[in-house]
Amino acid sequence: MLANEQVVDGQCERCKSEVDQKDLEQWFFKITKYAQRLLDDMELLESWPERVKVMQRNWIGRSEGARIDFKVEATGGTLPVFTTRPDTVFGVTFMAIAPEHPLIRRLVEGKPNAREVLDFCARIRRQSAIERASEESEKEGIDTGSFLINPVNGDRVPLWVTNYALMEYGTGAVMAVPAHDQRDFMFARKYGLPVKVVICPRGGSIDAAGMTESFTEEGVMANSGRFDGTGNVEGIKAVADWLGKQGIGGPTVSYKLRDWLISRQRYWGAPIPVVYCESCGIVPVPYSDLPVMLPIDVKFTGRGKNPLAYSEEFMRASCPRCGGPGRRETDTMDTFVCSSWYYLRFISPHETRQPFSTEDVNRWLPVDQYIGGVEHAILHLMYARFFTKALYDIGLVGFKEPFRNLFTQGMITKESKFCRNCLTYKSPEKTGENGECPDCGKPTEGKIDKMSKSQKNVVDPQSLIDRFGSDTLRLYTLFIGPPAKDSEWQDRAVIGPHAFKNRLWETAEKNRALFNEPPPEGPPDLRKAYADLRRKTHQTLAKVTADIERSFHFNTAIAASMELLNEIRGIDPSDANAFERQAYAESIRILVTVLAPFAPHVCEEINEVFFGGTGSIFLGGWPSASAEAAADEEVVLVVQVNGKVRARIRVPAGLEEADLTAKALADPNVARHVEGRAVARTVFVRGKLINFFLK
RNA sequence: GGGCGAAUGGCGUAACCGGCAGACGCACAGGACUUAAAAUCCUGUGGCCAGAAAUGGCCGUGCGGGUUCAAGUCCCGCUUCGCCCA
Repeated sequence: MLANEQVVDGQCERCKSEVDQKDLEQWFFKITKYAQRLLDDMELLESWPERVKVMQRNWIGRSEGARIDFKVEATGGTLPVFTTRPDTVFGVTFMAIAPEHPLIRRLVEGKPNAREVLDFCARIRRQSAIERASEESEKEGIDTGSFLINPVNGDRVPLWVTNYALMEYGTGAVMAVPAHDQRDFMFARKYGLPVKVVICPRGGSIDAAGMTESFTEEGVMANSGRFDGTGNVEGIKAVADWLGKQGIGGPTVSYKLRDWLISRQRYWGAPIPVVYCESCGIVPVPYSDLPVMLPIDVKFTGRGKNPLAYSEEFMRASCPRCGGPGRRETDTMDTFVCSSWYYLRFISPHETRQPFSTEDVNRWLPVDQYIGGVEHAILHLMYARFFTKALYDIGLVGFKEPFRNLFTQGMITKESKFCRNCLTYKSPEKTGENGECPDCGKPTEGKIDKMSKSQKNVVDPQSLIDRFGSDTLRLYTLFIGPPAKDSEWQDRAVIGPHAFKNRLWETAEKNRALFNEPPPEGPPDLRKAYADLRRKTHQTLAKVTADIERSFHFNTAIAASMELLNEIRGIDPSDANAFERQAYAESIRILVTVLAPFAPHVCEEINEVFFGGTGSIFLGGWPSASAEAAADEEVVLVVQVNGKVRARIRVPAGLEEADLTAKALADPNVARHVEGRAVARTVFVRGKLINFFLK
């Protein structure tokens, strides 16, 4: 039993045995019933990345169109089809049906071509869906010999089995209009089927015989009875409505979303709580017996059925309804089922009589800030939304969406080495100086890719923790780049944040005597270096706070902290007065406090050992930045002449244009470039720039 | 084929509202300390040109156009890569 993605070219990706498709009886969740609500409630998702919403929208794949009931000539029954182009229904020249469609067997049974048709179906079913649906790939088909009647005009059209009709899409059968659909057109040309034009360009006409590709642009309906002359865009709705009135179909919304197949033939997963009874059939396990636990006495043989089937303890069950002998369902649930509601269970982990407490869950949830990788954009995040809605409908939770805000972090990537000769990935650490393969000595191909075991480019955090400690690991992973984007891991760069951490400790240790001095009295007296340090400290505090709260830009928060430490270490406080020592100590305190989230161990330790803190540093509160303390007294003004930077001058903050013009023109390099020419225009940007435009 | 996103030094990246491109870190080079090495510390580090030097000039954010006094940032057209969907 394989998942779709384990099938490559119709074969098992591991053992290369031929893969066959069989119809199985399995369990589904009816997520399709929630398709529209999953779309509509995206409004409630306050700050979800737009691309995640787009992915979900595409996945749900709502399309508006029409159902049209074709008549099956042989049986007198109907074959409904879904189309987004009801305006072309008069141009149907054949019908394409998916090889999985149950109607095929009934139609060909006992016919001379039965064997041939069914063999074809079996062969196509081994192709992948992508292969089959792609516009470029080869179209294949076989005539069933049966006919359908087009209900709008009575046309008798042949029914073909084709590889491009998908059972998962619409009803598993599509009306083929070669004149106005490229896939139908390619198919019709290949098998010599007729082409009937029913949409013409405005004021023009098309000769079916001379067409080299389908006509899919806008136009006017033709050969379409009462609709002749109608614009085809209006025609889509007009025909759909008319079909409804005639009782042969009508407007329909179709979704690409399929029901969620939850059955897995594996041990790990929640058991499906169902008992099969000889006389009562399928009976759900009663509430009082839940949850059904996985058995412990299992053997993993790797062959045959799910290991659960061999556990006597598990299999033996009496029918909850009649008490007679029964057997349990041996399929287990997709693990996505569990991840769809874990956040509810986390709120009440100790509940034994129910999965979670509605009261507690309603108090704490929905989750304010959810964080995960984009790889969960569709499956996990949509399943969890679906679960929440289903639970909302039965009154177990009081909210419709589980995660109010979503932040999707990027992946950590790293170089991987692939050896073309051995056809396997090699650990980059084991390849030679110039990337030679450790096994065959040939050069390997390097590529930056997401860390994965299969590409042998994962980094074990434990080995780094052993060498540098977890604070270093934490600092480095947060420093590596903005978390919303992918970032590349470089082993050698770990040393930077590590040295920073050590300098932080050393700085606190060296100045330990300063932290417990009583605050001096009288008017503050700070020399420039200390006044600058105080300003820098409050600027850093403001930046770190904003980076964390506003944008999750931990990398720049850490960079700003590094800058501050560099500045602190640039000052030697041995000759400082009491006020200066106070300011110096305060800078270190603030630095250690804002770094605590990024390097908790070392900061806790500094707080306790050097600051004399009695409780956790995290209980001391977050310092608040003083705008007054952070305000610049001096700014660097960029002086441009004709848009080119000619000088940078330090000026007191808040000066007006008139004062600054004189100062700027007095700069020797500026004067040189102005050189007696007249200033025609001046552009002034307060606190930043002045630009002289010469005549 | 469609949708979304990205592209900045040798490397990871920064520049928040259009206003000093390259903060912070790695790597590298020179120096200090050391018996030596590691560690640590100091200095330098986009390219080209002029100069003994201080310094000055020109070029530079994937490519080609545009808007603007001013573009990594905005607009139009491309290229390459990544993700998702076909």
